[in-house]
Amino acid sequence: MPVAANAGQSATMLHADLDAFYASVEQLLDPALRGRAIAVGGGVVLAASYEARMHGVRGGMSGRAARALCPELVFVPGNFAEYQRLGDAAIAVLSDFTPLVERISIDEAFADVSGTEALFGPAERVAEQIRQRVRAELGLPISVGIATSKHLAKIASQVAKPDGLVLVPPGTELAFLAPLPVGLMWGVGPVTGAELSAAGIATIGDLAQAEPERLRALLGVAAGDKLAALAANRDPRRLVTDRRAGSAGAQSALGRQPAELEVLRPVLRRLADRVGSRLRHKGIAGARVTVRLRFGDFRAVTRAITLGAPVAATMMLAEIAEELLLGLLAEHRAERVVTLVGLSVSELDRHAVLQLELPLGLEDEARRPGTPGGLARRSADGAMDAVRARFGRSAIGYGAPDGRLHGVPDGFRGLAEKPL
DNA sequence: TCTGGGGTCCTAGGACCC
DNA sequence: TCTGGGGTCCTAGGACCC
Repeated sequence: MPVAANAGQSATMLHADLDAFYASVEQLLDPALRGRAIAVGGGVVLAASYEARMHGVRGGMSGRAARALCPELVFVPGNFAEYQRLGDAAIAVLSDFTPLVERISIDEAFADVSGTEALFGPAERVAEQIRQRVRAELGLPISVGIATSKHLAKIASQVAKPDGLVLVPPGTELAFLAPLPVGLMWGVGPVTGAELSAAGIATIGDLAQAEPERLRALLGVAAGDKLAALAANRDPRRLVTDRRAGSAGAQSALGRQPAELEVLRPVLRRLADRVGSRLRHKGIAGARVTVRLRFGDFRAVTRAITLGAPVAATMMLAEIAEELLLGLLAEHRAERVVTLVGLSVSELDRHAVLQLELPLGLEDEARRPGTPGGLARRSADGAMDAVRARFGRSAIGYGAPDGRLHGVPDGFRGLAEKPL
């Protein structure tokens, strides 16, 4: 539910961001790692400490590339349950000051402290208390930005890093923004940054000076207008306290595999199993199924279908996904190598499963007599869900256990999931 | 920098309708 | 037989976020 932000006069929007979160947790757990260049992960760097970043090591980089940049880099496998626990605990500290908290990810949240001054003092005092408590109670550094809008608060927290606090006093916003590079803005990534740079626009001040028509021509109407507004310190975004995901998906990087159904089918099964069990756990089903393939040249293609009724059963998802995959393979016959398969379900219906799953299964069984469908399938899902509830997610599954050479630990997947 | 995983939002084109 | 203009839905692709 959208909540009105501050009225605009005082700076009461906070953005709090744990510094190099996974790496900081590792250095907290193992004092021998403190002050050293460390990377969480192995084949791919999931997170890097500041000491590693000074050598150019970044998240998403291959382990080999990271080691080349920083030979003394220490790799640690990752304590994912601890990341979840400590991330939750840090957000809980924010919630002690205001119920108006919007969590963005495991390690980052906005908080609106308008109206809490009588209890906790001005926003800057609240931010200091948050930083002090997270440091004292959890042992972690956290940076906080304070401003009159989400956009400004987020930029302020980035400027504050590492382990700092930056307040942008009301009335000084444009002067604060002007010298900063456009890449700090929400919505400016590598592509937009390069386009702006080629047009001679390097700082947010340059952006604020640019003609709106020019930005529209450069970036398109929506993106042009959005950036012009943000550069002029007009941020329309409000705090949203109960954000729910609009889709649920899973994907798997494969290294390089032949573009053949027999190779990809077991992967698709596991993805359908992951997504289906997540949906069923929340009593949700989805009417749109999307399959994504990435080829040897890293070009990605998708194919999707909108169904007449929402689905959540693993085998239903797997079969629909297989049809979509076959279509993609047929359309791209020339491609010999697949590097990633993804499956996503959207058009979610939060009340559909119990009513619709059964009739849908029966219909499916009627259509293809003799196949294990309908009731049999639903009870198979139910049995697997029950086993997992008691013994954990990996206790049972479809296909062979993944002797995965590529891709990330399952624990990491869970951290990135948004609440359904 | 040869590139993991889970998401959101915007654009463009075609189908279809009035 | 040939034709306008606009709205809406669906799908595919891509940029971006953490």
